[in-house]
Amino acid sequence: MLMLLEKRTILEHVLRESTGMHDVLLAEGGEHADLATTVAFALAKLNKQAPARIAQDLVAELSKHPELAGITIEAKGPYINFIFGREYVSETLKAAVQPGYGSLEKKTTRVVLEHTSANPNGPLHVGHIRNSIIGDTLARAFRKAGYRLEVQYYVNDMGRQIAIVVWGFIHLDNTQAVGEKEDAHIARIYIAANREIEKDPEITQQVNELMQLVEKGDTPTVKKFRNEVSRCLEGFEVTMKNLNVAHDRFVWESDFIRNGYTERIINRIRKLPQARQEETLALDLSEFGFENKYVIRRSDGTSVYAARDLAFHAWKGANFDRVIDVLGADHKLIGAQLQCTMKLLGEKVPEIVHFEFVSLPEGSMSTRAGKFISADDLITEINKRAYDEVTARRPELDEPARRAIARSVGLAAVRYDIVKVSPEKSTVFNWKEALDFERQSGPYIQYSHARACSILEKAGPFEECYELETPTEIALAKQIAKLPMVIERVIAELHPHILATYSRELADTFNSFYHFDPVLKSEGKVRNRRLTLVKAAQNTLKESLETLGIDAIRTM
RNA sequence: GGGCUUGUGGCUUAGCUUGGACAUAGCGCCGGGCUUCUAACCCGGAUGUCGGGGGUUCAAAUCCCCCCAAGCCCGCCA
Repeated sequence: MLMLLEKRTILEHVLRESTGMHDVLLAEGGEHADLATTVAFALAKLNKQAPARIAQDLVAELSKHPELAGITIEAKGPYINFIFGREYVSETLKAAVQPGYGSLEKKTTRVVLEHTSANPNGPLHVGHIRNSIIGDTLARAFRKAGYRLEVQYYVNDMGRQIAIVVWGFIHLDNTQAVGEKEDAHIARIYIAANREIEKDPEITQQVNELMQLVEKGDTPTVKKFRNEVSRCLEGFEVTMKNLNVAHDRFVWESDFIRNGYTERIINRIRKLPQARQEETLALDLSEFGFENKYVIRRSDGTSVYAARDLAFHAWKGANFDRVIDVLGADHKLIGAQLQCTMKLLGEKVPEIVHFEFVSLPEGSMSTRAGKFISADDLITEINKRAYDEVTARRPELDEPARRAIARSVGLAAVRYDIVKVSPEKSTVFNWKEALDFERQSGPYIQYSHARACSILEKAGPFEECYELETPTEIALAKQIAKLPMVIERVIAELHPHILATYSRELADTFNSFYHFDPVLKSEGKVRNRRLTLVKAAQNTLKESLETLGIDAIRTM
């Protein structure tokens, strides 16, 4: 299954043996080769010989090596190129036509992945869903890579924001408009309550009282908080379902007060040499480069968010082998403080994937100020566009069929538009790009897949043949061969955009093949081998799309 | 003020971990391709001081230092 990885390992081993170098500088060969090495440069320096000469000699030696049979080895100046032969291509095809291609071997490692975890004070907006889509794509990649995975949503149900919501529901007109979604309703009250607070700072005191009541466990107040948070989460779940995003478990922050975990972790922190107990309990992490003290408990004895978060992560660490959080860049400092403290406590240190902010052309988003584009609005708009597009292209289909395709196409556009950018890049939301269904979009990849499906459907039964000939055929097979390694890289680097780039390149290569090498019009063995290749490409596109959380629709 | 992240053709973007062969692609622009397997496509062309400066190296978008710009963070908020 891991053909490419296997070849690489063998090559590395042989190269080490024949050069005596530890680092044999093996890399992807780009357009020149499947793999290539620049080790001749390094040897040139040691041996005081011309690099090209060394490369030539090395190629002569390597070509005789029995383990490298079937690999074309050539020196191009100082570069040594390795081009894999027919066996590699046919093995790739055999693997790639199998269901589930790209999956790695099952592992016993239990992984917990937390993502989204937005405060329940208004609908998910285009910033939050960057978190959802990065997190959900990573989750799919982890499952594809064979890990045992649980996906969690951490519900912040005792924050100031939610106290403001509850205050609004008590003191303001709280009627829900007809057809108004729960999370949109909550945002409306939250925004209104914030306006009142600006006008009358006295209200802040009332909000503080609500927070204290919750911390004390006052039943009616706790119930009010839970009620509004639950309603907001209902709205979130609708949005996430529309994005093909799912969680296995919702974990409530306040549970970590009630079950005593927070108290327990505070008692352990108190014993750390870095603990400073004055009015507050805080950690002095300056020896690790953190300037400010890390407050764990307030002077009034109540816990802060950080304490609950530590309790939550200790619980995760006790139940899973790897703990991964997907968090916005605004959490970088507190994330690092959390990691540092977990280490001091001897607990499992969470791995954190940070993504930079999404802003609007007019500036940063704010739920409080009502300045945001909700994910629901984006989905509605994109589905409308997709439906018009499908109707224009496929007028013969009935409405439900067109609606179904439009939904999948819209979803593909949203997810791909967000996942294609590397997480550490801050972005500005752009309607034009979000609504683009052309190249470098999700629908573009879906389209390639649909074309492949169409060919296979028209072809009917055929005998599989794994021997390819033309350059476009071989180029496509070699692209197909990379999927398992791409999955592995996504997991190793926690960078889902690698899969997005790969999938687009695979679609490019398929479209090129589609253009140059006729399939159905060819005959005999050529037809069979091209159909086999189309089947492998279709399956690889399908597995890639589904790992991206995009529907691999058969027609569009 | 300090810290983290980013800066690649007009716009968006890959590559940076592990330095190496003409810097990846898309949008837009110019030109071409549907009696042919779905043109949401394909082919060709123009467009780059890889933010700026210094350094290391046979070789720097990639490593090191300085500077500039943008985003984020620096609360007994969450």
